[in-house]
Formats: sequence, structure tokens, C-alpha cells
Amino acid sequence: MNDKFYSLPNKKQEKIINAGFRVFSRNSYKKSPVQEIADEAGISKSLLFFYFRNKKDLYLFLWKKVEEITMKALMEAKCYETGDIFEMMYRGLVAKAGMMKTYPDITNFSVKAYYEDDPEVRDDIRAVVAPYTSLKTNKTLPPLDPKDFKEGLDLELMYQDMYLASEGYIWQMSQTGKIDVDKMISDYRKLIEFWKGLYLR
Amino acid sequence: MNDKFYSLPNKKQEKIINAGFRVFSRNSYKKSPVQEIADEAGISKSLLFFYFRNKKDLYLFLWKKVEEITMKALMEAKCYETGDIFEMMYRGLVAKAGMMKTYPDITNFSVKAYYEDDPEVRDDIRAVVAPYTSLKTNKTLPPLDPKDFKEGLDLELMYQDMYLASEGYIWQMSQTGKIDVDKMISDYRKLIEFWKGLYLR
DNA sequence: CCGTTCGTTGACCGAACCGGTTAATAGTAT
DNA sequence: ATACTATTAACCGGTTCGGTCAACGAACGG
Repeated sequence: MNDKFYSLPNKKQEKIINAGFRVFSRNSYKKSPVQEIADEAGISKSLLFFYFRNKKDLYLFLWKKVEEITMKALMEAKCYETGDIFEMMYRGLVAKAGMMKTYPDITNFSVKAYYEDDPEVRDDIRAVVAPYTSLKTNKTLPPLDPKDFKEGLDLELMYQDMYLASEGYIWQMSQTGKIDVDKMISDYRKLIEFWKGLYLR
Repeated sequence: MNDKFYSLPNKKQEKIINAGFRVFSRNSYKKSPVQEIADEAGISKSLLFFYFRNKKDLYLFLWKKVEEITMKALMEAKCYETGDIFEMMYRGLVAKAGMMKTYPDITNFSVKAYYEDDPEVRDDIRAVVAPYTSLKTNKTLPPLDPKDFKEGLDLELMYQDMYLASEGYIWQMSQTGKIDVDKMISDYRKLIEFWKGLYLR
């Protein structure tokens, strides 16, 4: 990676990154032409090869970028600074929605890269702490006080239900192509309130 | 499409179909080489071109096949022959799980094909009644009697919750590569029972 | 007004790939 | 042996791909 890339205006950096996310998320690593990414970013292929030594370099840069973006978003959202599980999930989705506003294809790219098995990049992908796993709603149930919830409620199933619905919602949104972040958040807020009324004592 | 294909042993037909589903679900139409499908199916490219006139022919055959398989599965599952919404959803998932047992990549192929926009196949895809939509859990709320459910329950949100969780679950399963149908069904059964205890009066 | 630097690109290259054809092979039944 | 069928290896022309490089234009200093 050429340091010159960082001295580009932020908007242009984002455009190139998004082009990469987009193209690499639609086809496998090998079948994703650098030319297509350049076109999508509105620059020449030569320039892209000036910023990134080769295709692999670009790909791995994007993969690390996902980690960086995700970590930053989760930090800022303060997902884990609340004991309230509903608030936690809400903040988690708000964080993801914000990411998707700037990087619409980050989710799809992340999934695709996580399962990529081209020998040219496979090992390097697995070497980076998987951003994909942090991108998902946390799969494991955090410690909860049963006294807060309706009597006899199976907390594990409750969490599984919420987790699956969240994943399902994000997936549906990311399929449609055009993402309305505000709608996402308000839709999800409604779901959260629904769950609170249903689950809380 | 050459009729000779149908006189092949069922297992071999399935193997070829699955190879097609698999390869076409991982990359776009244009970026999916026929050679790769042939390899996956364990036959030569020439033979594949003997059964199907060309790549497009094969692709559209697969797309129509999805419709056929889906319709058949939904019929046999008798999803709509019950007034019980929980039973309906359960049967729907059982049907899908059964399909995925024989055709592990049918879901991913279906989604990919639905959003395919290569001019060579785009119009023909849209000409077939979209199998993808029937593949999803039904998005619209069926008519329900509020008296059956807990007082004050928002039926629409309830259904949305179940719908999203179902979609999320199927998506997660289809991502992992190896699909354990029996586990899918028993997991989902638990979820359904959880919902029944939660929602029913 | 000239020379230098810097960001950017079009044109190009060799290699690999791809859809599709065809002549030939292997297998089987007569 | 023959005739017919299933299956393939070898091939072809055209395209695509990753990567290089010489050159171009704008900005700038002298």
C-alpha cells in the first residue's frame, strides 16, 4: 500500500474503498477484475495500481479496513457500556447502520471475504482477527438477571430470537441495494420496544 | 435443453444441477465458467454442452428448476392447509430444509439469480414467475383472530419478528456450507414452541 | 518562459481464460 | 465385426486480466 493513498481527500478514499467493497462482494476474489473497481471508483486502473502494489494488496487492505471501521463504529456506539441488553442490541444496530451509510457494501464484502478460500489470500484473511464476527450481532448470551424478565422465560431462546431477527433484518436490508439508514433505525426501534414489552417483567 | 438429460439417472441429474447452483451462486452469470460446473459435476465440459445448448440455456434451465422444486416442496408440505400460523411457518421451514438437503445451494442460487442483471439473461429471469419470492417465508401477515393471542399484542410486529428470525436462521444456515437438516428442523421447532408460549393466550 | 515535479492516464503485453465445436475414443448391444 | 451411443480430449478464435511504462497535463519555482 502506497502512503499517498492517505493524502487523498477523504471522499475520494471512501469512493475507492466502496468500489472495492462493491466489486469484491459480488464475485470471488479471482473473478473480481481490478478494472471494474477502478471504473466504479472513477479512476484509471493504472492509478489504482499506483496506490496498491497489486490486487492482493488492495484486497487485504480492504479486509483490514473492515476491521478498522467496525471497531471504531462499535467503540463510538458504546455498545458494551450498558447493562441493558435491549439498549445494547439497539446501539449495535445503530452502529452497523451508520457504517452502512458510509460504506453500503461493507456487510456483503465482509461475509464474502470471510468465506473466501482462494489460496492466494486465504491464509492472510484468516490471519487478521475476523472483522466479520464483530460485524454480526454478538452470538453469545451476555449475563442477565432472570429477575428482570418475565417468569419462566427461556432467556437463551429469547436472545436467539432477537439475534436471528436482527441478522435477518440486516441481511434483508443489505440485499435491496439502496439502504435507508433512518428507516432501518426506526424499524428496529419498534422491534426492540416490542421485545421489551414482551420479555420484561 | 437436450431431452437426453432427463434419461440420466436421477442422482446424476441432481449432481449436475447442484454443480450449477453452486457455481452460479458464488459468482455472477458472466463470471461463472461452464468448465467449473462440469468439474464440480464430475463430467466433461463437452458433455455439459451436449445436454445444454449453451451457457444461457443451462442457466435458465436451473432458474426454472428452482421454481419447479420450490412449488413441489411447498405443495407437499401443505403449508397453506392449516389455519394455525405457527404450524404454517413450521411447515414452511421444513419444506425449505428438505429442499436444501437435496439441493444445498438452491437458496443462494435463487437469491443471486433474482438480482442478476446481466443483459444476456436479465429479461428471461424476470419472465419466469420469481421462485425466489416463494422461497422466502411469506412476508405478508395472514388473517388472524386476535382472540387467540395475548391481549394487546401487536400481531403485525409479532409476525415481523417471526418472519425476520426465520429468514435470519435460514440465511445463517446457508452460509455455513454444510447443512444439517435435522438440526435445522429441531432448532426451529424450539423457536416455534417458544413463540407459541409467548404469543398465544 | 523554461524546467522540474507530481498526479494521472492510455496504450500495451504476455499469459491465462472462456464459450463453443469437432473429431475421435470408449462402451455396449446386436 | 458393426452400428450406435455416451463421453471426452484437443482445439480455436476471441476476450480478459494483472501489471507495466512511457507520456501527458497541471502546478509551481526560478
